[in-house]
Amino acid sequence: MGAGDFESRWLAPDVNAVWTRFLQVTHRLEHQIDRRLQERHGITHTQYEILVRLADAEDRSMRMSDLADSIVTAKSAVTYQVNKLSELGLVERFKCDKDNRGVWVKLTDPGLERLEQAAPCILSLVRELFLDAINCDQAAELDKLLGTWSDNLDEHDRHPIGDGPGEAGA
Amino acid sequence: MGAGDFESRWLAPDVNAVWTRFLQVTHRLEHQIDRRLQERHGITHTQYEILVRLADAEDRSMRMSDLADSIVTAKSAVTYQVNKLSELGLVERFKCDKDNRGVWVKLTDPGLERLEQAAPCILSLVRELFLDAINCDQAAELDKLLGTWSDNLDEHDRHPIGDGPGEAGA
DNA sequence: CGCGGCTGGTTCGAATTCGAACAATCCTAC
DNA sequence: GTAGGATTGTTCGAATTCGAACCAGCCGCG
Repeated sequence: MGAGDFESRWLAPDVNAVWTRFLQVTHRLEHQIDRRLQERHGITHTQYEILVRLADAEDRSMRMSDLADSIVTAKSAVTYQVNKLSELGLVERFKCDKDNRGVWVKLTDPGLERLEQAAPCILSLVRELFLDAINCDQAAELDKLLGTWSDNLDEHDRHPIGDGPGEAGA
Repeated sequence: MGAGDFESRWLAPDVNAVWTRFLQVTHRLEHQIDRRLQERHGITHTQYEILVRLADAEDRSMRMSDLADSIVTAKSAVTYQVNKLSELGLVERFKCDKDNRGVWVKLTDPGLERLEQAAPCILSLVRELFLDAINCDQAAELDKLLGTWSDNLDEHDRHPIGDGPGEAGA
């Protein structure tokens, strides 16, 4: 087997290193945020994200599906978390809509308060760990990269099946 | 409240967008990989990662702790997954060591085979979604960024407590 | 030697996630 | 209008993760 064969089946060492490091860094970031959020504010990162998205949204409310898309989890997970947040009084559910099957979730005043209480803590962490590392040029570059990745993922979602070599190598 | 106040408590809109997009992209990537790995090869991403790290390691074996560090999960999760992989015959556990409490995990031949079977499929996905988006300059830039993030996280781990404004804003 | 502190792994229970199955509603085409 | 197909949310069970508690073996210091 030649080198070309190797690289078609595996990744070139340096590229591989980038990918591995990417996975590690993202996981570590998640863990740090999660841990701090739990310890200091008693909420999950997912819950926090839900509060953030709601606070940013028009009328402080969103539909379940949009919420699920926005935080990138299964719908069932959103149902679960919204129930919890609702029990805590941080969000409210509304059926009010032209679409009778839709459910709106709205951030309550206590919810916003809770968010404003937690946000500085975790934003400072995000700054410290993530944002301070990048200057303006890099930010632009990263933004461009994220855009391309995002487009790739969109594209991939549009072709649900059978791309790539599949079970190649068997 | 002035604008400065706003930015000290929240993030500037564009920076905030970068961070949000980062979270979304990483989650979506994870999901795609996970799903494809499950559908086509019946293993989790974590399991796959374990196999990869073992294959890369000296003598195709690693200690539990190092494995946990490498894939960035709790030790208990590694125990759980290694048990499963061991039941499948893809890895083996060895007590052999000067350190009697240590456990070595070794990739078996079937394990390697299984990995070589799954790898092309998911590497092509990684290429398609992640790597093809970046040219050489960007790769270098990304690598630098990852390095800085990684260092930040290391640094942060070294100072376990009380950094950042904590419950500021109360 | 022998006592504390540390490290490596496992076990346990709780929390969260996912996907598949389901029920209700909307929409489009005929 | 009405049947068929897509979309919205929920419920359920299974899998996975985490952290805390725990045991065992290592190490340094008296």
